[in-house]
Amino acid sequence: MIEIQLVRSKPKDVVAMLKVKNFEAAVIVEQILQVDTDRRRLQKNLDETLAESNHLSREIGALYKAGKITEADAMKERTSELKQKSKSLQEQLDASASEQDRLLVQLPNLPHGSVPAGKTANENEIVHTEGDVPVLPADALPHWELARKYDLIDFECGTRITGAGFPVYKGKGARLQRALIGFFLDQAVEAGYTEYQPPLLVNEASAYATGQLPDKDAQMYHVPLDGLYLIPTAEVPVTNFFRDMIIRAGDLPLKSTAYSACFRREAGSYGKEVRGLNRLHQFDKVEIVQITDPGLSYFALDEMVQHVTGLLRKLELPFRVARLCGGDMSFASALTYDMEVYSAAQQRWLEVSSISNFETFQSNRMKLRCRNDDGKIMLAHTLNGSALALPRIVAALLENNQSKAGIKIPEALRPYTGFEIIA
RNA sequence: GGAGAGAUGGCAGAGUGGUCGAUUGCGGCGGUCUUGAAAACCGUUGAGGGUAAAACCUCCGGGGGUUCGAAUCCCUCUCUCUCCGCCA
Repeated sequence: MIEIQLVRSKPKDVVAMLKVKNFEAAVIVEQILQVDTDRRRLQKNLDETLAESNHLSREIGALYKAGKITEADAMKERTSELKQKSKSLQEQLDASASEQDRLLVQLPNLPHGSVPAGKTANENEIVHTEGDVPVLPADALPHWELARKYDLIDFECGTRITGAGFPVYKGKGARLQRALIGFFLDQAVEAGYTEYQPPLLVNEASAYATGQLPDKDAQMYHVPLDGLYLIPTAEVPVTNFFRDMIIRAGDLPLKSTAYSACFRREAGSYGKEVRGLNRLHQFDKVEIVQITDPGLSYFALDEMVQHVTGLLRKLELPFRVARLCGGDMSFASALTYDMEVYSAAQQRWLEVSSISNFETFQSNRMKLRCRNDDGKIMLAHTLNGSALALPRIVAALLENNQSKAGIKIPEALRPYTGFEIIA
């Protein structure tokens, strides 16, 4: 949620910056300004009413003590008037405040100055490309066929017991999952992240704080009986660890990592985009999250990009880094880098990680603040990224490393898999 | 799932209807002393709204009620603890 102070002080800038995200904000901003003025007027009015009431109550108390009962009773009339008045004002104020909130949450986060204009992924800016794209023989197979050939993943079994998009990993396929999770977690811990194992279900307040609610509820699995949501990413529980906290600047940055299964309904997906491991309802991911001082978040973003770049390098996968254009960015992000791995058999780039700086957008909802050395309190910045999501990494490993002899496991992963080749 | 107890500032812990936004201790910060540190002593130290700054208002788990007035009384929800039951 954008800070109201910003909308109030620089409404024109807000509208202009949101244009980069192709969001037409003029009308909403105008409404917000109106409601904000209204709200403050009501607040002032209510405060004055309550102030008078408080004064009178004290006087009445003093009169009772002095035994002047008739005088005290006479004053009660005025206080009951004030009570009526403040009740009505309170109702109006509540309505006004929630209206302001309702409008404010509709505004996406402002994009960082470096975000390129654009509507679709085609306009993303490729900032780095690395590694050689392997040349595969004509009979190279896509990963879903390799998975069948080597008996690594049983898609049909998953479909039977749950539904499409819930694969069953088997044998060396299952072991490869476990190896990747262990490798990613170890790398993150080595880079200074604290490892967590979070709940896989969260309550409504948590989903709201990180921005999944109210606008993306159709993307989450919901357990209405208990009012819980299955997490679409570990970002949700992990960022919420710090909800409602004031953190000493000296303790920042807080670097957290967690492995979790992720659950996404992916309503509206179809076709070859969802073939095999390309898009699943349940998948595994290691997430990294940072809470930083507001002045240092872009430094942290670079550091996170470097971390993920290092992972891909160790896995010997050809990749590129894209700075997302305004139209391709998420609602909550101020700047996002996507990491894409080239899948040789599918001959296309697969997004394997998305690393974003949310600045104060999440922390404002969460009341996640920090106190600097002068004792001043301000909203912290939050960032997160995948490091990494497994399915497309597995897809790329299988496809890019296939040969007549089988599928070669990259050096860095062998201590985790215990085997060098899948044959 | 059943029975009972509880929820107060970063932490501990007073306060059971009237200047209580809250005694006190610890912790934090500043100072005195010291070559430096510790100890000791002195001072300071919750958050939000509002204002040019103040005044002022709100918050003692959440919501509602009683009262001129509630952290304090009543209702309700959530959570924690103890005992019983069940259990990976």
